[in-house]
Amino acid sequence: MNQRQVVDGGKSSDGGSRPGKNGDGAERHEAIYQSISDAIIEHRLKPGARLREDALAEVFGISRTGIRKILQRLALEQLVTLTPRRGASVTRPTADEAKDVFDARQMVECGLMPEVARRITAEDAQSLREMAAREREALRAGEQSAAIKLSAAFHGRLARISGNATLAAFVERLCSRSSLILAVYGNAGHLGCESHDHDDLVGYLESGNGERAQAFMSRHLKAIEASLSIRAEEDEAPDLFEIFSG
Amino acid sequence: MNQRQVVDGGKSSDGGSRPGKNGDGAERHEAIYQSISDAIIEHRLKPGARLREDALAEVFGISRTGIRKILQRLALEQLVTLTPRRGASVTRPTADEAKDVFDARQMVECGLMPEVARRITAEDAQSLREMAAREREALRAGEQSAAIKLSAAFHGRLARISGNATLAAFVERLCSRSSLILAVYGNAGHLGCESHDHDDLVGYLESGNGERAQAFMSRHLKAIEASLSIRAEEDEAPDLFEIFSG
DNA sequence: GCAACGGAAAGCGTATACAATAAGCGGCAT
DNA sequence: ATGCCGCTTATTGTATACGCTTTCCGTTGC
Repeated sequence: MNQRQVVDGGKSSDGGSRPGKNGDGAERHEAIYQSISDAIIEHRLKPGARLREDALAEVFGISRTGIRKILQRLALEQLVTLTPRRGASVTRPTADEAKDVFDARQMVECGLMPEVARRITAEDAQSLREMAAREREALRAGEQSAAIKLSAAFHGRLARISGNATLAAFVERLCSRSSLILAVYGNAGHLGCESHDHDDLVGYLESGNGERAQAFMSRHLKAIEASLSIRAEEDEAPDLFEIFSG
Repeated sequence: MNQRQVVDGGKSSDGGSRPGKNGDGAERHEAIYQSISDAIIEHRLKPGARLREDALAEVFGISRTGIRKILQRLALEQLVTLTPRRGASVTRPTADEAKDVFDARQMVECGLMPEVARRITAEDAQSLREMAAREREALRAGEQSAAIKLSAAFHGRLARISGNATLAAFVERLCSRSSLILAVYGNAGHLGCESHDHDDLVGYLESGNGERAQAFMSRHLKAIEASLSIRAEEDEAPDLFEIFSG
C-alpha cells in the first residue's frame, strides 16, 4: 500500500522536548484532528464535501477506529455533519445557523473586550500585531486559506486574553464555524475582516479603552456579517409547486 | 451482580449476543448518554467517580465501542475527564473553572434576557412556570437530585426561547457544568436557586420587562455563586514543604 | 422506451480480539 | 527489616472482522 502518511513527517517535529518513543498515539490523533480541522477552516475541504472513513484512514495511516473518533469530535464542534448510515461530510451551515453564530459572536466577543482591555499586556499586544501583520501579508499575497485561518486565530487569541478559558473556547468554535459560513455565503475575493481592523482594535485595547474596543468589535463583526450574501437557499427541497404555479 | 440492563431491557441478555438486528442503535446510544449524563447532573455519580468502560458496557448491554463513543462525547462537554491510560472519571471542576463558568453564564444568560422577553409566548411562560413548580415541589420533598436537574433544565429552556440555538446549547452545557460545580463546592442542604427566583423571573419576562429580567438574572446567578464555598483546594498536589515547615 | 424490480457493491455500525501499559504485589537481596 | 525489582493483573488503546443499510446499475416486463 502506498500510504503516504500526511501527518507523521511535518508536524511531529515540534519542540522535540522528548525525543525517542514519542510516536505516541494521542499526539498523532491530535495532529490528524488538526490536519482535518485546518483543511476545513481553510476551505481546502468545502462544505458538502464527503469524508469517507476508509479514505481518511488510508491517507493518515491509521484504522477507521481512530478516524471515527476524530470525526465525532469534529461533529460535536459542528465542523462536520454526521448523517446516520451516510457518513460524514463538511457541514454546510444554514442561514439560520449563520445568524445565530454571528449573534453569538456579537454578544460574547464584544462582551469580552472590556476585560481584555484590562488584562492585555505588552507581549500580548505585540503577538496580536504580528498575527495581524501576517494576516495582511497573506491577504496581499493572495493566500486566502492562510488569511482565513489567521483571522480566526486572531479572534481566538484575543478571547484567550480575557482569562476565561470557557468563553475563549466557545469563541474559537464560533470562529471555526464562521469560516464555514464564509465559505458558503461569502463573496469571493472579499475576505471577512478588513485589512486594518485588527490593528486598530489592538490599538484601542492597548490603550485600555475597553469601551471603544467593544464598539469597534461590534462594528467589525457587523461589517463581516453584512458582507455575506445570505439568502435562505432552499435548494435542498425546492418548492416545485410554487416555482411552476407562478 | 447479573447483567441488569438499564436502558432497553431484554435484548441480548444471553451470552451468545446476536449483534445488530436492534433497529435503532442511535436512539439506544442517545438514551444511554442521557442516562449517564443525568446520573452525573443529579449527583448520583459524584465528581471523581471512575467510569470503567467494561462496567458500563456490561450495565448497558452494549460493547465497549459504544461506551467509548459516549464517554468521548461527555468528555467534550466536560462532564467527564478522560485521562490517557487511566480511563474516564466524573470531572472535578477546579475553582478557576467554576469562576469561568459562572462568569460565562453571567454574560450569556443575562445578555439573552431582553431577547427572551421579546419572544416569550404565553405557552412558554406556562411551561416555565410548571417547571419552576415541579422544582419547588422536588425541593420541598427533599429530592435534591430531581431539583438540581429541573433547575438546569429551567435555565436551558429559558435560553432556548431566545431563538438562538447556538447560545442555548452553550447555556445548557454551562448549566450541566454548574451542576458539577455545585456538587463540589456547594453547601449541603442549600441548593443553588432560591425557591421563588424562577417564578419571579418568568413574571418579569412575561410582562416584557427585559431590562428588569436581566438585572434579576444577574442577581440570581450572583446569589448562586456566592452560596458556594469556593476555596482553591490544592489537595491535588499539596505543598508538603509549606505544611511541614511551619 | 420507460419504469420498476433485483442483485451486487460500497460504506457505515458494532463487536470482539489482541496488544500495550500502568498499578498492585510478592519475592529476593542487601 | 527494608527497599528494590520483576511478575501479574486489570484496564485502556487499536485494529480487524462481520453484518446491515443504502445505493447504483443492469435486467426485465409492459
